[in-house]
Amino acid sequence: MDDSSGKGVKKTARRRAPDRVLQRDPERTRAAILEAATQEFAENGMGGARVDAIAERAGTNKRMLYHYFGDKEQLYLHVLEEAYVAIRTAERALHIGDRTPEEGITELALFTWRYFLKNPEFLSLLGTENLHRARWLRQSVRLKELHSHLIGELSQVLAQGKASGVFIPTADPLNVYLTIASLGYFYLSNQYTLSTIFGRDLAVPANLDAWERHIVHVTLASIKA
Amino acid sequence: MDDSSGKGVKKTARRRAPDRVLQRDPERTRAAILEAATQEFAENGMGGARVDAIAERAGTNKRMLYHYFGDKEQLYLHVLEEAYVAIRTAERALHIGDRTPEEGITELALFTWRYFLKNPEFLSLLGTENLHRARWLRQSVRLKELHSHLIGELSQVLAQGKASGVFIPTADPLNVYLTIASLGYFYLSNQYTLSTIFGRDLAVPANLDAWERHIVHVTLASIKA
DNA sequence: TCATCAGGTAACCAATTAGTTACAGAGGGT
DNA sequence: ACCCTCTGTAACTAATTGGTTACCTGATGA
Repeated sequence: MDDSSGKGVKKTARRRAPDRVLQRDPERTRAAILEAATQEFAENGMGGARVDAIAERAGTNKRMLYHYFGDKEQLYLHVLEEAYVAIRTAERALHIGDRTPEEGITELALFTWRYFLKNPEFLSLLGTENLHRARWLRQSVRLKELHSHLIGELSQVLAQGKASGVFIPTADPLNVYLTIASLGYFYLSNQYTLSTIFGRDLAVPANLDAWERHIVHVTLASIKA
Repeated sequence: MDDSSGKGVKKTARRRAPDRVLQRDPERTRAAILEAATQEFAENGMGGARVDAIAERAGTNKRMLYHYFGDKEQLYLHVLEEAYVAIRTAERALHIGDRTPEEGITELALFTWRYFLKNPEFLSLLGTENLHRARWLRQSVRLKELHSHLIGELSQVLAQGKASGVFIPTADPLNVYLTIASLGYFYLSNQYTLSTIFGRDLAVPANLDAWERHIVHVTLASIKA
């Protein structure tokens, strides 16, 4: 079971009537398992997720899960990889360098916050993977080749801002990226305990909007000359 | 099993020779279970933690765990409560209002960062509790009574800073607190995936020191007039 | 049409799991 | 010294778990 994903691709390459509904559809089954696994791992973590539960969520049985993905850990890794691929794909639509430096930073902050907001399972998977100290991420061959172009673009935006005197000379791309990610991640990933502790719902739209504006403000304030 | 903690207290109130080493020491056993549970839950989350593992880590057997804490969930809640009590206790030693407004904010930022750095299991427990949407925290009677005085003190510090024209009028205590916590929490809780993705060790002292300074800088920059 | 094989169901399995039961004995009070 | 209770060990239990085996059949190609 060294290339289960390759198998699925080969099957779909074969011709068949486009309007014919199959009783068997390996691609559909596989995708359903992957989607169900994403939810189950996101909700229960790696240790708490149950193979039976995933199979049931996917409307199939465990046998197919082992057939396509090998075992629980490989399935988890595949879910994690897909989550990273998804955000990298979304990042490619970003062009923060085509704006003024300030606008570029603002766009990055908004993109990151909104991506996190719209993909809570990504945050949850990050939490789980860090609980296990990036144990599976470090094994991923696939993700080794998958780089984010964002830090590079961010460097250019910051360089432009520094050249025009809008940003401070010490503004560092990694720090700016981590600052934005920190503000978005913490608020959303810890919203439940924070809402309980502070006795207010951090997830109501007004609070989310306010925090979005705050992220932009903090980020720009930290780098403006 | 509604007051297992009360039982332990009652036992220790009895007189006995202070230099006599007991074969049985309920207080010691109980504390060992609590410590072991903290580590096990912090490392594996609620779903992945194993009762047998906790008992073994504590150098006792499961029976004692159920004896003192009732069941796995009650033990977990107790661990969580103790974690919150610990940070609240540490906060009481803080007096951010006894300084200049800027110094007060700086002290809060440093305290929070250093506390998170020194108590990684607290971060991990927060992650786990949020994975389960504060399910147990919301049930805690004990934590309902335990308020943090920090937001109040922070309000006063900010008010002083505004009055003296050092801070902007829109500086909000909750936002300032969340900003500081965000920067500290994300960096530390996600250090494993971040270090893997960026190919550098975020946990080496030089990087930790740099991030500490960055937190102070970002926080102050976001509220300075 | 027939043969083959991958996709699929359902039963099975050994180990693990949270929790329970049976019993012993340390420690303290009378 | 005796008695009682709490603290503790170890065995037990029913259910669950990740994974495997046995067998069926839909889909496709010749």
